[in-house]
Amino acid sequence: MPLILEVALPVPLDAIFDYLPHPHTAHFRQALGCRVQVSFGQRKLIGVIVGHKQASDISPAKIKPIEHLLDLDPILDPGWLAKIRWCARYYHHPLGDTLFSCLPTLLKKGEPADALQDQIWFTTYLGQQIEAMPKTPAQWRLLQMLRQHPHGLEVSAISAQGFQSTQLHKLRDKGLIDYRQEPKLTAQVSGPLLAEAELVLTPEQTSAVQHIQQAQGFHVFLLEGVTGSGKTEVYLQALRPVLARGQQVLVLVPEISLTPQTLHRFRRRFACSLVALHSGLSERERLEAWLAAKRGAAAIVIGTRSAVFTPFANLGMVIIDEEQDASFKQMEGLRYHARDLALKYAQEAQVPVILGSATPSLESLRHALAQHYQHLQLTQRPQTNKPTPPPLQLLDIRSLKLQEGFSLPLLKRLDTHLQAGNQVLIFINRRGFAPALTCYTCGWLAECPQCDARMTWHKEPPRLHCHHCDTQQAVMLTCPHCQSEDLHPLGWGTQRSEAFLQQRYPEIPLVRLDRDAVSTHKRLQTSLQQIQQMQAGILLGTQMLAKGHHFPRVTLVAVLDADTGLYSSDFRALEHSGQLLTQVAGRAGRAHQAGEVILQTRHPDDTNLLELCQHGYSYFARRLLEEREQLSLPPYEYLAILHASGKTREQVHQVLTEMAAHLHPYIQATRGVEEADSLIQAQGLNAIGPFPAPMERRKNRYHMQFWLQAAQRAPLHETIAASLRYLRQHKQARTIRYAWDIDPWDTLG
DNA sequence: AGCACGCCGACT
DNA sequence: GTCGGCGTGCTC
Ligand SMILES: [Zn+2]
Ligand SMILES: [Zn+2]
Repeated sequence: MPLILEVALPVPLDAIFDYLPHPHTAHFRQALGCRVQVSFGQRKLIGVIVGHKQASDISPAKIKPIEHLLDLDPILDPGWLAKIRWCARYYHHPLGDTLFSCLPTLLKKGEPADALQDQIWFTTYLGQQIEAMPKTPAQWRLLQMLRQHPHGLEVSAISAQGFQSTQLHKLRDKGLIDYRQEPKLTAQVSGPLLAEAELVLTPEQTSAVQHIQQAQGFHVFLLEGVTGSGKTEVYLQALRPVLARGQQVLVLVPEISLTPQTLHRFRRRFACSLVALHSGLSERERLEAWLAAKRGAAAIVIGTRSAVFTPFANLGMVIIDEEQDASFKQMEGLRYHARDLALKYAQEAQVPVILGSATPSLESLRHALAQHYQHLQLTQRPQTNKPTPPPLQLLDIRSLKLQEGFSLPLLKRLDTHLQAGNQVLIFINRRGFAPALTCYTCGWLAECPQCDARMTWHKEPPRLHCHHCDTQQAVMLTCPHCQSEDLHPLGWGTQRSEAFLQQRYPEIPLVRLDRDAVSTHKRLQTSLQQIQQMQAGILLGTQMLAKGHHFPRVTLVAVLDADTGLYSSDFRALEHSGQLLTQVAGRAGRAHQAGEVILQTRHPDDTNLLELCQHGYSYFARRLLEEREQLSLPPYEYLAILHASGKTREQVHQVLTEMAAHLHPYIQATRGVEEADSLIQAQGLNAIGPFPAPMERRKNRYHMQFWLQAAQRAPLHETIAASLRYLRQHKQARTIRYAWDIDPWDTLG
């Protein structure tokens, strides 16, 4: 009986490839989930066996045999494989490429899937009984030490005591001691699970913990609580019984909050093994963590977006902190959303999920309001924490003179807070010195030669820098257009405000936090420590200030320009802007002192801004939901965006236009047309475009978009699949790059 | 994606 | 003459 193996390969082709079993390996039935080396065209590739069948659809002459079987035991179990299959289908991404983008790099390269082993030395029966024997004093001391460790001792601990491996082997030759091999990371921790006492909870926290602990099977909780309301303590107490049952917990956190402090919070509480998957890990450490989770040796796995692909032996709960955070959505390649995948996986594993947020996404809020999720709200802050955040005050700067972006009333408030020995936090949404460089004589603006964008002016090092393609130029001294020397910065960036504030407050320490200032993790940690030690001080920065870190001495929060995002073409801009402003505002206030939040604006009458300031995020978000429903936008309807780019605008336009025409039968019955003779028509599918993307030219490529909007998932996915079938057989489509973004986070792509 | 093959322009 | 540009075809 001819048996054909189906192999997934790391190629962007929507196909699985058939191979014959290894000539000398009879164990092919167990090979599902094992890696193989195969010849593919002219190259050698590592693949994964994802299935088998009796016969192939292609000519037997073309089928090659597998060259090597790399794993004796599968590295992927059928459950994990099923998840990857679902993910590939949902995001319309090739299975092979999906599977490989989820694996640790060392496994992709074909390294053995073996955990690092420890030698554990222990005394034999003879070694325990023996009383005295002529041997060197060192060997005697070594034997005595091992006798005190009935479960054995790692070789690293033994050599740390100054013993040599020859001494170990001498004793072993005498039959007094022996060793066994064990993976380095183990779950076994002796003693009680709780390593520290649990904090006293507020009534709201208590109720939240009880609800979560009582959950049976798949159940989603939206834990909504302002900054400092104690969400983390709820996570910790909710997951304790899960660990006590011997199950594992997955904790997903935004990129910026995976800090030593966050990890410490978990490590300090539980005497159990915890692995953190962060960008600082070496490939070996990443593989060790992955394997530890897979064999159940990691009780808690904390990680960022990609940690959602960690395999678990016995998953018991999933926690997603700051579930609205942008970093959970991958924006290139496999454009997955870690929160959405985690929800899907938890449903499969029948385990509860906690979505935590101070500013929930409209997606999650909608599910909570529709009772799909259980809404748990924390409105009080525990006494030890800051008081409830102060209201947001709008400061109308239309008629005010600005000094480097600061109005006089704002500067006066800065003076007051700094004189009182407090810290102030200033939020500016642009890094660099100024977002543009302009000529006062002729109006020329420094633009990127490769993009439809202005060059950002940086002072240190002095350079013009495009934030979209990384092009850098020296700062010119004369205008290239009119030779005038009248060149000036336009707008304010963090470096410009830094210079201004240092000059205005020379005595007061200032820390700038943005991508340029904290390019490494170390520098960020140093800056944060500096802030902890300051009395009066100025914190200045971008988004980074809004997330994660706590600044206990800040009493004034100022937003230099609250208007970005109010009039953006992106339909999610308002939601994100409201979340960001609320998060920044949450940094204000000390333990026994209410804070102050000031937003400079040129639109003090803007309804959205007023609602956010007067009624808070919860109310604001509910209003946005109503708007989205009226406009049939997510989360009420589903959206997918096809991003395409090419060397010329015409190329891209032509291919997309032809594709749109081809999709016409799927779409023709757009809203309002009464021709319900097919499922698609009955369910309404809207096509928009093709049209030039915002910032059409990027890195010298022309970008266009094509949108599909639908009330139901099924027809949307059917049409996307049809579009890909069409593009794959289209000759000229090969000259352009294209990719669908399912459930896009923003419309820029 | 990668890699080969094939067909034209412009160089040591 | 050949080096190298990229259009086209293919990968079990
Ligand atoms: Zn000029
Ligand atoms: Zn650019």
